[in-house]
Amino acid sequence: MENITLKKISEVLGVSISTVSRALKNHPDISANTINKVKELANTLDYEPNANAISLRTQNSKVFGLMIPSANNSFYGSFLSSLENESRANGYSLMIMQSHDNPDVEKEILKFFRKNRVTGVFACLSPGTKDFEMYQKLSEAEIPVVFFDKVYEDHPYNVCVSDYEAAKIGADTLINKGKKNILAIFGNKKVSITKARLNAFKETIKQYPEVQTEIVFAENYNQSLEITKEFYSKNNKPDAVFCMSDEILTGSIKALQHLGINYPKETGIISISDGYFPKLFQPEITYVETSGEKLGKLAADSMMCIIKKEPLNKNQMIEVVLVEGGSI
Amino acid sequence: MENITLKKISEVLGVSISTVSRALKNHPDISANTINKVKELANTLDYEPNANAISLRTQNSKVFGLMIPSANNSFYGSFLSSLENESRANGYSLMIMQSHDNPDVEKEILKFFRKNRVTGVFACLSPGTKDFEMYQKLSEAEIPVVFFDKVYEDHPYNVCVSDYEAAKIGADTLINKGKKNILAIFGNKKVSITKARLNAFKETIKQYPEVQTEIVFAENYNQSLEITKEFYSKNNKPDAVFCMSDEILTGSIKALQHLGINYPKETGIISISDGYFPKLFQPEITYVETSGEKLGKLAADSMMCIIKKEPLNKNQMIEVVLVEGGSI
DNA sequence: TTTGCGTCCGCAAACGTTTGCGACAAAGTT
DNA sequence: AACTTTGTCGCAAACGTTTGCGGACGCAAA
Repeated sequence: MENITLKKISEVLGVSISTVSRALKNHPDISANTINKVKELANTLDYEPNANAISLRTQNSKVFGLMIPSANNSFYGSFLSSLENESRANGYSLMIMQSHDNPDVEKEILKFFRKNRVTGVFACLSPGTKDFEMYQKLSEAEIPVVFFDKVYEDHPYNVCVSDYEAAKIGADTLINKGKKNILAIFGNKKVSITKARLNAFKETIKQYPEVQTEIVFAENYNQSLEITKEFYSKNNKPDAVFCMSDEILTGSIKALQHLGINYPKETGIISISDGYFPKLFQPEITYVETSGEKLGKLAADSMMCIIKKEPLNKNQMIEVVLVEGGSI
Repeated sequence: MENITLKKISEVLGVSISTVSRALKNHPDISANTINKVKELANTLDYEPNANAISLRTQNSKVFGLMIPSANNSFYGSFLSSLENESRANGYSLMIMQSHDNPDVEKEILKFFRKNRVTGVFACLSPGTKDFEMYQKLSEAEIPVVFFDKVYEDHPYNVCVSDYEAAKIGADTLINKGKKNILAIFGNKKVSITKARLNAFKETIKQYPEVQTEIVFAENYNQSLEITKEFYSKNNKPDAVFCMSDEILTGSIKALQHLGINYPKETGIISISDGYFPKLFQPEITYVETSGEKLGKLAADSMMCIIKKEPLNKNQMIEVVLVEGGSI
């Protein structure tokens, strides 16, 4: 069966294409009688307007592009999930591509978004990206970009979790609980969230010279596991471990369990997380909550503001909150 | 800055639009000289063809629609991730919408895909869907549909994990290890994977009349947790628990940990999973692997076969394999 | 000189919409 | 009776491509 078009409907009814088009959107120029007839026929024929034709004609695609490192990740998964819900509620759909943290792929994706004339782009920077020319081209094409999570700090529209606050709360919590020998594990040094969290952690801890701290970096789950094993195999064991992310937390816990080190008795552990993983363990892990869901909603809201040309606070943050488990 | 079009390029070069169009695709009618000039200019002007216009003209959008219950889920996350990779490798992009297992939303989404004239649809059925009219309309519009995971059994193209095999292997494993009193927890009874796994489990266990089995259903993490607590608080404790999914596994483990019941010493535990969660625990959980990643690849391959009109085995399954942890 | 053929290119229609403008009749106003 | 107004509707251009067809030209063969 061929596709139903305005033309088909107009031929059946003996009216012009423009009349059909207007009738379907209740244009005041069209009589109630005609409107009814058109709508009825459109209904029985299951007419669906061709989105490509509309985009072409109106120069507005009603599609957002989302560039994400990987969808196979709990934080980005919840972000994406929430962003999709918000977008759909506003009549937009989502075109999703994964950069795998590869700047070359990133470039391809942005090209692709430009080619598809998306209405807006949500982007999370790859750690290695040095070349912002493509973003320049997007703005020349008047396609707004909202960065999320890993952001380009000079950019006008960024949304992220308050990384500074999160790490500060985490550090403060450990100190308030009397920890004196902290192992702090951070992720990839290049990305903005690591920088922010690391910075906050250092500044906070600096105020307590009596507290001994080891700061180390783990690129992934396995490295976190190994590092934790290493430090907890020493004589001078840490009395707490600070984990910057879920990936690091899960590696770290695995190491503790493997060594048979009991928390909270023998060591404390705290994490920055969206809360899914911390609740999986028993006792539950105390964590500073950074919600991918909230971030998705914020990103969508920001985008809608930009599109509607409403005023908007730049560099928006979502607030952060301590959730007590039993791990300290 | 306005968008660059074929027309602009043609005006600058003093040739016709069709010549530019052909030059850019190395059409033999165009001289090498002209081709070079056109390509050079297109390059410096950063020309990107308008995908909407192409779709409209060629009636081929190079976009797949993916309908998924939720992206915020480890199995679907890895499926989606893998599907996106495969699709992009084949020159297709992905439009993603979440049904939240709601048949009404499902209907809206399929309408939307039709409106956008996607080239193909990947669909995972909601448990409550009774009305397959929309799928009928898609096929009338000659839009191929590949069902995945939760499939419509009468449909020609389905890909899923071999649920029957998975549950059978799980049951066999427990029995081979000498378990005699098994608690088996399953998910929502309505969905196809539950039916298949349940069926396989029952048939397998039936062959061993000496084995005592309790089959129960849990809709979510919390119910799984409560049910496990309940059974392991009795006098006649199970000596193994069979978990149909990650959600059930994590709930169940939490309960065991909470009760201080040690595995594998005091009870065994096995799960069907993609392997991410089982490795988080110590000892690692023995599981039957059902890979969302492989399923994504299979779904993409099937779709490509359909589009290219190549022969294709209907109702494809991905094989399933036991991964030994230390939980039995 | 005519015919034929190959090379290179342009014309114009088509894909399915939206929308400014004008047409035309009926109704209302002087 | 001659006008303005109002209510309905159609014409045609435009969005940016792709593609069948035909035209102009040069050159070799008849």
